Amino acid sequence: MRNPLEQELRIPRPRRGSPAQTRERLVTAAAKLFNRVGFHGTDSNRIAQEAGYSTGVFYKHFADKREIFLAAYETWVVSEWKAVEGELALGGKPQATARRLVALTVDFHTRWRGLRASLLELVFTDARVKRFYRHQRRRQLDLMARIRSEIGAPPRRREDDAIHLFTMERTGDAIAQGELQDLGLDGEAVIEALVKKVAALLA
Amino acid sequence: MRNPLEQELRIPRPRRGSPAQTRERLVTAAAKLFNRVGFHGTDSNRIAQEAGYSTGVFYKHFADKREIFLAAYETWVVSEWKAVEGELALGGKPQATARRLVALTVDFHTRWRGLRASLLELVFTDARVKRFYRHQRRRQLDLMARIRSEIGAPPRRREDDAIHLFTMERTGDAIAQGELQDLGLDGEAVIEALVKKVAALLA
Amino acid sequence: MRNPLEQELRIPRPRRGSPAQTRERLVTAAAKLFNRVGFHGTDSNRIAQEAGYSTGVFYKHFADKREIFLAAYETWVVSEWKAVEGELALGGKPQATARRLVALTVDFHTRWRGLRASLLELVFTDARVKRFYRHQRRRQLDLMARIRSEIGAPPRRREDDAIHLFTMERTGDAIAQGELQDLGLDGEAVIEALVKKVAALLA
Amino acid sequence: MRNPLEQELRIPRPRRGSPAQTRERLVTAAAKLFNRVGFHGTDSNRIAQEAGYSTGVFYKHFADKREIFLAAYETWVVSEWKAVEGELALGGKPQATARRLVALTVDFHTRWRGLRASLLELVFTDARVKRFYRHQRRRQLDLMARIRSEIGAPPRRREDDAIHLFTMERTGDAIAQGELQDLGLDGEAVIEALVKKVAALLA
DNA sequence: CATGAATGAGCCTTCATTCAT
DNA sequence: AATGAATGAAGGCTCATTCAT
Repeated sequence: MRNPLEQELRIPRPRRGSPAQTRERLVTAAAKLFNRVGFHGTDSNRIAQEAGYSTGVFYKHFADKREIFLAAYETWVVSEWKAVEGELALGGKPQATARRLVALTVDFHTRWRGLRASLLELVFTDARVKRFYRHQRRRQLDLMARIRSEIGAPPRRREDDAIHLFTMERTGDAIAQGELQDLGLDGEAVIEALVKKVAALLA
Repeated sequence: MRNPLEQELRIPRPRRGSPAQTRERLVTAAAKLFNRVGFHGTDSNRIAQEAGYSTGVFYKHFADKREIFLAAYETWVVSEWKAVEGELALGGKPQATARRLVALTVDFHTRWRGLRASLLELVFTDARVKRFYRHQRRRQLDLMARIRSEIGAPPRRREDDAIHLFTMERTGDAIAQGELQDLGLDGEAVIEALVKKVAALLA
Repeated sequence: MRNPLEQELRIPRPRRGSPAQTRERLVTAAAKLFNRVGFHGTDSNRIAQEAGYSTGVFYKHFADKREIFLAAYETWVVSEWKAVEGELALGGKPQATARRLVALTVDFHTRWRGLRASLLELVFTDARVKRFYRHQRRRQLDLMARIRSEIGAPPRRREDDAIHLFTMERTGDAIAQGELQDLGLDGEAVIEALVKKVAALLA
Repeated sequence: MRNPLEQELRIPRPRRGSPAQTRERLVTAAAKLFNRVGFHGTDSNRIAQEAGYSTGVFYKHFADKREIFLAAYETWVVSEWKAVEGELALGGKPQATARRLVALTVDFHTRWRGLRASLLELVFTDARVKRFYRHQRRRQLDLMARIRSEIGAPPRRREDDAIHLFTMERTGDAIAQGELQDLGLDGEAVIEALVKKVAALLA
């Protein structure tokens, strides 16, 4: 509590609720902090505080900070998958679908930029995070193969799909982190290029 | 004093040497540790110890841990640039050059995998690291433009070059972190694909 | 919520009962835990859980953990006194009575070993526990004097009785804590020696 | 730091010294606190503070509170053994030696009363403490046997020696903890009785 | 009477950093 | 230039205790 005013301003939250609700609030607060100051800049007491609770609740729901990171990560992943599937379900021309998918990716990478910034280190450091991360990649690859078979597109090597995903991911981060802007590059042009790549896969 | 053995095993002290030498040893030790356990997993006392010095030396050469990270980062970057320029100077067919460049990238990403894993978070967290990182990207883009003009290749948008760099970087990390292996993908195939991409730029 | 299994295994709730019954169940649970992991190793939430109640019940019946310790201690003391009086009432030859008394002491010290292990520290730390402990000693000394007068044995100094009690107590603990066994001593021989001492007082 | 004045009054200690000196100061401070408020009443930051150091030093010398307890315990044991051997070396009539030994025991038990109060619980709780405690007992039994053989006294069962040690130990604690006084018993009479017991073993 | 979510003081521990020698 | 003991802020985590339902 660096700033004593902060305390006064904090919105008092209901002191009781279902464990699931509390857990969810904690995860939301954690995600917010991770996205603001990264994993290592976030402290567990602060997470509880930010969620409107006192210190102790945190450990009623999570064994440690890694665990809530994983939960926040999962929240993001689940919502992103849902959004992706929503876009795919909409159908339409490949070009339009691609544009929506890229916009969605950029949007998610932007909203989760802090958590994403910490992700690689945690994947490197923490076995559970790594496992989950790998699992997502597998799902992404599976989805790509499935879509292709559904639309009757010619098969493609999983290796090429992986490279595509790496490109999307890293470029999405670059946009989210303001790298293009810092380098005086045209964000729209980059997005257009991505859209073209994705559209090619959907044709 | 938990582990008395540690003391025995301690690297013999290279007491007294030129400041530059000391600094270099510290950076080498830091890089080694960063690459083994990441930035946050590295203890600054341990860096000095690993370099064969006592705790205090560290702060005679670096203001803080961030600064030595930056120095280690710079070491890597400088050596990578040197290597890249060496490869380019060799000339030869685009295909062969591309292959060597990709091999080099994979090699560097592998050797610096721990530092790289921490890099994104530090770019997000630390202004100095960010500035340096951006600077490197600019140099990379400049180099790409220069090469093209030297070999008389048609000009290309900087935005597309950026995407290319993102792809190379992220894929290099994936290989270095064992992601392809974990996913049962064929590393050689991925490398071939990268080689093709790079070769196309050199033609 | 670390271990979801724990919840499954939880003792079924004996909801609703007379206050006295609830209290008794709590004390029993507390005694069990104290004897397993000592006073400081016992979690007050756990006591209620072990008794089949929810956290809050505990503080409806006891002001704090010290108080339930005192209650458990009292339970033990009461039952031990009852047992001692039972043995004494049986009459019989001094030798036989002594043997039964020693067996009883060893038995009680064994069953209450964890609580006993914490007792000295609490006597040192907590005034209420100390007062109660002192009170028991006084009762023991009084009983010894009374028995002697009843059987017409020659009077004896209270100081010598006290030493006798210290010997019995500490030796009982040693047996209960497995000290004799750990030292390769013959437990039976020790018990015989105690029996002889007690018998001498009853003659 | 319950009492802010305490800080003002604290004697500033030299900020540097040999590790051995620091360690010793920490152990001394720990012993002091253990003896005042028991093991569980002592906090590790406070130990460092009491020794005139800051928080961190503690963990440079001890892995945790248990470890420094063991060290303090060892300090006591070593000094007590030295004192016992000193007394025995003095020779003299059994009666006089016994008197000095008993005085010494009472003195040590008094000075280490808080640590002793926590000892039983830690022996129950902590394997290392238990091992050390058992080791001391074995040494005591060995010493008793040795003395007897030296003075040509008739051999005696180790079991009986053990009971003697239990009596001495527990009675010593009772005196140290003020139990006799609280019960209105004559401390001198108790001491006389102990002296007689010890003298009998030395004859 | 019982529940169990929530509290929050406070202990334990780490580690980047300082500074007397 | 080097040493390494010492610092102390900062977090991590626990658990006795409270209280709204």
